[in-house]
Amino acid sequence: MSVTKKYKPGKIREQNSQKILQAAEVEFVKHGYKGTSMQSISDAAELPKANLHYYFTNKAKLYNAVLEDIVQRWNEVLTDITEDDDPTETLEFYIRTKVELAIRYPNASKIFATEIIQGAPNVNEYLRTDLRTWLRAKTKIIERWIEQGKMSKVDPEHLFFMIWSTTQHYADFETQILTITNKLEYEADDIERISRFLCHMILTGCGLTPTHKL
Amino acid sequence: MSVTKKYKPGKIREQNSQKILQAAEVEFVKHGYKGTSMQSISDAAELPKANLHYYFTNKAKLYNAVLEDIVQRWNEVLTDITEDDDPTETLEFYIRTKVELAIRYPNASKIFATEIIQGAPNVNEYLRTDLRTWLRAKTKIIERWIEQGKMSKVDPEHLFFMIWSTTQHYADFETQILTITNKLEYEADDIERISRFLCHMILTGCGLTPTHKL
DNA sequence: GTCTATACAAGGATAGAC
DNA sequence: GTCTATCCTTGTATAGAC
Repeated sequence: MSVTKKYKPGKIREQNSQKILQAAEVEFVKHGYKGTSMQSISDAAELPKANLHYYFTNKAKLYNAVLEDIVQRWNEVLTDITEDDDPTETLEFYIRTKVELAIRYPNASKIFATEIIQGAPNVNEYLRTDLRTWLRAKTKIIERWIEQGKMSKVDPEHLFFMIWSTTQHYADFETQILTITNKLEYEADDIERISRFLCHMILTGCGLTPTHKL
Repeated sequence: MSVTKKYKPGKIREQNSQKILQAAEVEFVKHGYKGTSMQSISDAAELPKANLHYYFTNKAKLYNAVLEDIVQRWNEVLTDITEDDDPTETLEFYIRTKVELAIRYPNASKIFATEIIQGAPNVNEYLRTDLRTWLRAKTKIIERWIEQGKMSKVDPEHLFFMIWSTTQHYADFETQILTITNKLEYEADDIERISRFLCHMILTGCGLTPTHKL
C-alpha cells in the first residue's frame, strides 16, 4: 500500500485548518454561503487567500467542512432517548441540553437555520435520511409513553418541533433577544432560567410535572 | 371599452415595481442579502437589470423596500392586545394569527429571520425602538393578568419568545418540516391542527384552559 | 420612460516563485 | 509547504441610445 501521498496531519496544518474553520464559521453566519467571500475569511483567519484553497480546495468544500464540524459537535453532546426512560426526566434532560448547546454554540445553530431557510441546498440529504429516521424512532417512543398513560395525548412530531424551535430560538434570535431586553450577552444563570421556563411550559403541556418550580 | 391600452402615468411603474419586489423577496430568501445579485432578481422579474436601478437606485434600497413591504403586511393583520381582554381568548387569537401569517407568507418570516441571524444589520433600529416598546407594553398586560390571578406566574418575556419561536418555526423551517414529514406543501387543515397544538401547549403551560380539545 | 452597452470593482481560483 | 501575482468571471452601477 502506497503511503507516499499521505502525510501526517502536521501541527501547522492542524492549527491553520482550525483557524480557517473558525473564521469561516463566523463569516458564513454573518453573510450566508453566497454572501461570504474567501477574501473575508482569509482576512479573519489572518492567512493568505491561497492558503484556504490549498487546505480546502474550494469554497463549497470549506463550507461543507464547517457543516460537518457542527454536526459532529452536536452528536457528541446529544445522547439518546429510549422507551424505558422516564418521560419527565428524559424530556427535561433533552431540553436542557438543547438550551445549553444553543447558548454555548449559537453559530452552529445559526448556520443550520440559514441552511434550512434557504431551502436546505446542502443538508437536504441529511434531513431526508438521518434526521427523518431519528424523528420517527423518537415519536414512536413518545407514542408508547402515551399508550402507557405516562403522559397526555400530544402530537409527538409537533412536540419535537416545539422543543427544537424554542431552544434554538435562543441561538438564532440571540441578537433580537439581547437587543430587545437591552443586554450585551447572555449571563451564566440564563441557561438555568430559560431551561426551567421551557421545561415548565412543555412538560405541563404534556401533562407531566416539571422537577423545578418556576 | 377601449381597446387601446391607455396607461395612467405610473401604472407601468406600479406593475414593474411589484414584479421586482416579489422577485427580490424570493431571491433574498434563497441567497441572503449579499448573496443575491441584481442580475438574478432581474432574471426572475423578467425585466432588464437597469430597470431595477431605475426604480430602486441601488441594491440596498431595493432590499429595504422589501423589508418595508413585509412590516406593512404584518401590521395590517396583527391586532393589538389590551389589559381588559380575556387572556385565553387573546392568546389564542394571537397564536392563531401568527400561525396563519407564517404559513401564508413564509418569505416574510424567512427574510426577517435571516436578518436577525446575521446580526440585524438593517432592523437593529426597529428592534431597539418599536419592537422593544411593543414587548414592554404587552408584558405589562401579562403581569397584570398574573396579579389578578387570571393565569399562572410565567415569565411574560419568555412567553412571547415562545410564541414567536414556535409559530415562526413553521415558516422559517418549512423546508425541514416538509422534508422530514415527507410532504410537498402544507395542507388546508394544517393551520388548524398546528394552532390547536400550540394553543394547547402554551395555554396549559400558563394555567389556562384551551378552547379546543386536542 | 425603457433598455443596451459598458466601465470598473470584487470574487473564485490557480500557476509558479520562494 | 506557503504565498504573490494574475486570470477570468461575476457583480454593481451608469451613460447614453432608443
